[in-house]
Amino acid sequence: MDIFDLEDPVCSVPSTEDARPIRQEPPFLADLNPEQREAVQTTKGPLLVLSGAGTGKTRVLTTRIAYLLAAGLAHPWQILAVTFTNKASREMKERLEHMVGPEAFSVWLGTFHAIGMRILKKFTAECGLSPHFIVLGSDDQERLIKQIMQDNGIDTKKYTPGILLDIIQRWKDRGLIPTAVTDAENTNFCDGKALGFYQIYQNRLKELNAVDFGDLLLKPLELFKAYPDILKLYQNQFHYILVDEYQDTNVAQYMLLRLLAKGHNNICCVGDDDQSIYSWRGADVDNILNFGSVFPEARIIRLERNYRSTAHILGAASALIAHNEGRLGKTLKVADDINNSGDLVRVEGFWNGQQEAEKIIERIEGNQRAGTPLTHMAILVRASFQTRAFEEELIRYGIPYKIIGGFKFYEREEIRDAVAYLRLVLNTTDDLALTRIINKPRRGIGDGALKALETAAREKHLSLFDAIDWAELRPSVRKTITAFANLIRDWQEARQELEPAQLLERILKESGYLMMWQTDKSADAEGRVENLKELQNVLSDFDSLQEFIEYAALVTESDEQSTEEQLTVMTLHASKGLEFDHVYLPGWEEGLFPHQRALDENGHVGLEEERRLAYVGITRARQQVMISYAANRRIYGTWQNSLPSRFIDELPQEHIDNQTNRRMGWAVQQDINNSFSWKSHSVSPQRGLPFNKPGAKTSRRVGKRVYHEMFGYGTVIKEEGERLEIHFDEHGMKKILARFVEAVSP
DNA sequence: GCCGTCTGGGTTTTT
DNA sequence: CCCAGACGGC
Repeated sequence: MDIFDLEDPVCSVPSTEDARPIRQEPPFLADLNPEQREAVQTTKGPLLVLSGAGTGKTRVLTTRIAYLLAAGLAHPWQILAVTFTNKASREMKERLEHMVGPEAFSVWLGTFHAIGMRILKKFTAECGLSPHFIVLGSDDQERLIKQIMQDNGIDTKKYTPGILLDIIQRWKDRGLIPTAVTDAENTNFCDGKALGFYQIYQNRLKELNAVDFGDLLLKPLELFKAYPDILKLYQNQFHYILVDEYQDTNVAQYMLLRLLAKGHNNICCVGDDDQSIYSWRGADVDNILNFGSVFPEARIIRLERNYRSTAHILGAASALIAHNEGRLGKTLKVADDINNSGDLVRVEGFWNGQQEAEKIIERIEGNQRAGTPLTHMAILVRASFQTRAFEEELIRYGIPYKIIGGFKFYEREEIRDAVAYLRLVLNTTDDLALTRIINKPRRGIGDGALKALETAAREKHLSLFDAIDWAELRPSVRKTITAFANLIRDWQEARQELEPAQLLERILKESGYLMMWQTDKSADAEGRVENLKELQNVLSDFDSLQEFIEYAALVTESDEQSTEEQLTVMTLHASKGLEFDHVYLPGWEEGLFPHQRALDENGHVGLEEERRLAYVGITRARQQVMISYAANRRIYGTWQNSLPSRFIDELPQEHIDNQTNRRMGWAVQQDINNSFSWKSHSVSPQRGLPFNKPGAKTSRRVGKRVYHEMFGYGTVIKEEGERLEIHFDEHGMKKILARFVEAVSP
């Protein structure tokens, strides 16, 4: 939030003043290793710092900024430093403040989106917006898309709004406004209507005086295209540009950076191609892979000294990632001061997911008793459904835990609703806010009434709120709606004299919204009331409502950093950038990890991203890693059996300790390919059903009668790649790998 | 307009 | 299995 209240040097400071000579070497350089130091002191021209896991990338970035300031190479506001998460930018700001003092706050340091917002706010009119435009959250976006689809007679069950939203966002990620999308790039989604809907969506945003996250980057891009003189201002201002997590940038971000860097050409990007795990969100690894060709004069510095993990952990991780092609290549080395190669990476197979969870929690409890705090251990899963089994065990053992990766604070229903009330009070033309809460709590204003409002609004070109007076409404409905409108007006008046937090309190009370949850009997209602209280706390830090609304739109995480002693369970994706003494990596099975969908949809490229995810997981650990897999897993009610992940085969023997218990009925054996297979289950390939060729449209296996060693006879109902859904005569529906069953005559 | 029943679909999710 | 969203009866 703080970057918004700063005085904005663009247009006001003719920053031609430059470089005071450096006096003496600042003390903070002494702590760096030679490569880090080089990365900090190579200030001229484009620089790519390939920074492996645990090699001190954040330290390099912050020190570099401090160095630029201390050396007198730039004023704070001439430095632009971009990160991906609010957390990263907050941390960087704190560390920088620690090093250089309050000057830190004048550096342009923030997320891409916050920086985009800052530019947008400065040139609102040029971007085709009115002041106080809204930033849509993802739920707003989806509702809007859905509405557009329905208005155009699309069956939103057949074509889900989510997919269309995704398509549009991928276009935005690539810096494409609707007119820039060529027909060839249009998808066949909805008979090729996606592009048209994109245009309509943008029009609707404009009517609503709103932007979405993608627009926070797209609009500045368009602004710079249309107004070269404005671009010039920024180009002149930013003497130095620094980018964190460069492997995760999308094309729009790349284009923005490229434009801004044209002024002084001092751009320093820090990243690790091996940790690129967000391609499905539009991140483009090519940005980092092509850095050298885009900036031919670029220097590339590799940071390979790892200060985090033991030699075995690094050995296992490095060997695994070496299976990927198309890397820039870098080998992590144990930093000099760690001599001990540590424990081997433990690999263990279990009979089922429940046993896996039980054994892991047992170990964690043992570690805890031996003195490792829970906060230094983590369970990292591929898919969020996996957290469930662990949650049950953790409750059973009475171990405090937190699960990360659920809904973010500001994305929770009750928070979005409360914010919608505030938005509407701030600005009654915010139709999306109005439709969200007009019948929440239930006021008897349903679809019919809303339709009438919409009709009137469209005719008179008014907002829904202002259309109330014109809409054709039944008297009883008119009464309730008018009462609602009067409430809003009351709060608008109250806003003049109340602090934002007090205003929210009043709104929640008088609207009946708080009461709605207080009287709700469902299990999570209590938590929602708590969250609403927490929101009031957050709000008390703000002086103006406007400021808060902007903050809430860009910051999706809650700031609650509990220092409580608890175990973290989270997805691999969420773990990037973190580190723990002990890391548990369950669920390393074909189909789950690598995930079947990643393979089906993106083939080899998808597999490599999965492998990078595995690499991220292993490299989170300082001292111990345990990788596990289960032969059977209950997924959505049906039992599925699976093979150990190919990633396990890719781990080098000298770094792993396979603890799979051979005394259990299903002992593991090595087969010719040096891969594991389940002895009691394995069916020789020639007995298995034939595989469909990839891309084959129709299944040759659906409807066939099959035999399975455990479940007996059954019929194939559905085919998903290698996995068959089979209805067994005596055991019901199961999902089974094709190789475990044999075809029989009906 | 509300509320119950049914159906389908369920990777990952920095802003 | 478990949740969200659609649909139909009151």
